[in-house]
Amino acid sequence: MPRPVTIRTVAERAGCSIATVSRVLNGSARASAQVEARVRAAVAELGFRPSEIGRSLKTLRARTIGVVIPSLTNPVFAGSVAGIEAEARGRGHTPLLTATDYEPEREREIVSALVAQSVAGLVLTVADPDANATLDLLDAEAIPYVLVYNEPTQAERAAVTVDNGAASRALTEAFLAAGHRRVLFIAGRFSTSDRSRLRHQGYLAAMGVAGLSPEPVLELDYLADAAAHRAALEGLLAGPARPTGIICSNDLLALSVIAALREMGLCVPGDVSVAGFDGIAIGRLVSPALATVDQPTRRMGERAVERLFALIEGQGSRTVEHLPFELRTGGTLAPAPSLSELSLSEPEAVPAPARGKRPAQTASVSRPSASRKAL
Amino acid sequence: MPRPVTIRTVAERAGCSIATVSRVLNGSARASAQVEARVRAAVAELGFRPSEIGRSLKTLRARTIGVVIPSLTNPVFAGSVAGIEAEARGRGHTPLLTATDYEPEREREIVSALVAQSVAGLVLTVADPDANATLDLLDAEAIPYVLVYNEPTQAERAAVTVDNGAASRALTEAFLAAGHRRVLFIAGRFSTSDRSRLRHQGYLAAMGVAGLSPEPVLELDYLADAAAHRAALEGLLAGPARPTGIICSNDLLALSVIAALREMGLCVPGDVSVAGFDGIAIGRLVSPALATVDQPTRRMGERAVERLFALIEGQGSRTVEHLPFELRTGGTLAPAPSLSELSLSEPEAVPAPARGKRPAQTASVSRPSASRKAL
DNA sequence: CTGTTAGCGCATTCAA
DNA sequence: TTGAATGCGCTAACAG
Repeated sequence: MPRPVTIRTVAERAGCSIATVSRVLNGSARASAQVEARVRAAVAELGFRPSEIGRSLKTLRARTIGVVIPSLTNPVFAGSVAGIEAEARGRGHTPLLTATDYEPEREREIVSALVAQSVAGLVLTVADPDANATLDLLDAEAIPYVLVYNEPTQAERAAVTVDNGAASRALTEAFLAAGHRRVLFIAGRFSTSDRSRLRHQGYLAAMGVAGLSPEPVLELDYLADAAAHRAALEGLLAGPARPTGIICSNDLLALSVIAALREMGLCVPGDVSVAGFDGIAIGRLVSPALATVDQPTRRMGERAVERLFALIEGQGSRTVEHLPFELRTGGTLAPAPSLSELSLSEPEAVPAPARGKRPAQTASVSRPSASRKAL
Repeated sequence: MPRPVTIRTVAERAGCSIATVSRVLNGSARASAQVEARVRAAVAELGFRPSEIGRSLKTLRARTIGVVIPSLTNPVFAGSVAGIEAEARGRGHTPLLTATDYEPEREREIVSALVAQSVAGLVLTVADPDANATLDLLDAEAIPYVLVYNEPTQAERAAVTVDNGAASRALTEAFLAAGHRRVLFIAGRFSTSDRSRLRHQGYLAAMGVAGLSPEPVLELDYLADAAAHRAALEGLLAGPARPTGIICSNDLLALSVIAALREMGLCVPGDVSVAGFDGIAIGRLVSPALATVDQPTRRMGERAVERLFALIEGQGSRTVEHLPFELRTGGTLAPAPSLSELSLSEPEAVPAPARGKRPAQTASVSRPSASRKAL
């Protein structure tokens, strides 16, 4: 077991003091070319890497940033984490990542643990960005942080997100433009997702403007399995006045709802159009492609870290920053059944109820999806 | 800006020495009930959390463990990370997570950075677990680590995985049992995935035992888009002797291949059966459900941390541990076209080529998938 | 049972 | 330009 290599080992080898080694490595002051060369040689020979612990103890701040997200299982968060990590490492900081599993009490625990690690700052997605004891704690301790995905409306907090209300309105309007009148909104748990609440509000607003009465919201846990979702949906989709469109507050929920609908013998989008929210990559791989609101997740993560470092340097602002979203329609969002029978140029072989299918032909609002043959 | 609360602040408030505070907090020795109560009161009032940095400097080891995976975008890794995190936190350790994006040189960089953080140990998934300079470095520095997903065959290294060869053989045999004779294997890059190599070998073995000649392997990057996959597939699926079955070395690749096949006008599984590998949750949400090999990802992560702590305590073994996998057939893995026309009880309305469709009816080898209606 | 003290690895201040 | 010395917060060895 070799004796560990410290700055002292390097100093001995280079024949100078530890102060000189430190200066050379940090560039905090110049050393003579002679000495500098000897130090660098010694560092290389010994494979020396300064201990972050020692450095941190001196600085009283570690070169790490805490990253707190609800879950890694939802790829939407993986997207922002990738951006966060790249940006943090680019600045010589190591991300400390943790998932809360949507449990608010874990939020507190975890943040507390990260504070004990003396992180330089945090990037987090929390259950409630307005009334939140954990964030109040960070404010009290003057530890900088930036929210991602969250969109605080009351409290003054730094955040990077998309305009969830506007995006949801736009998505709802796409349903209405496709002839849908009975549009159901299925939301993830409001208590653990402000996005879910805001997106529902956007839906309500769009329905109101169109003079339509919104359906009662259905709150579901997106992590539950399709069977649970099917049970919840069965009553709502029975009658003749059933919805022809369903907007889900996130993509994973939408995929699960689509699976449930198909198990119930309904065709998507033939009988019911469905859209999600988030723009996860897998949505593009299913057929037909999942209609959704695409968020620049990686960029959001990068931007959050940029702003975090601004805050650390005392220059940032505690405002909500909206990045542009993009509507991805077509695919699982098709014209409403009654309309489509009139307007579609391609004749339908199968009439309507169970087995109908139809290629995605809706005009795409922004990026036109490649026309693809149905299954 | 309040003066930071250190162990000294607590000691003053409690009217004792800092050593006593330390003892009370760590339970390393008993204090009188009197003093202990005063200390705890002071800690609570001041909201004191001992600095991990100070503790680490003393111990020369941080209570953190490094976690290195290829990518967070593939949910299969998210699964193990969830298990790793839960188990690590349960032992008072914070995970430091990092993705290498499948770049071997980043592996080295990142591990080096984690070593500088004085992590207690590492859990990692690398490109090549046999010839790997990064792992040699860890061995040299006597830093304990456990591999996940990787399955080293030459080097003696601690690993938690499934038996990739056996699983792939079993999956291939399921294709053969369903009447497929021309089965294509599409692999992720061999250079960055030993799983991909081992799974391909399992396929070769099963084909050999059955006396069938394997198709030339097609190596694809699962992160590329469906268009690229389509271009690569087009030639192979043109002729009349085209494969009726495709095994992909991971689920994400399989989903992308399925999307490409459908764009080419082929029906899955009507014309071509497809299976993946990994068992990601989304595979169950698409319809028909993705046939795959289910790995206990979360458990693999947990187990890796258990073994890591055994190593840290000097008790672990550097062996490969196989956890049980589970075949999930049916769904996108159906009887081969020629056979099915004879054996399927349900009459087929559409003959064969483009628009054929067929409910999943294959007997499930292990867990029977719920019978679901086709689109 | 409790207090005093040394020292972990490093950056930094003060002298030289 | 360089070196000696200090101290960051904490644990542990030792003394009482």
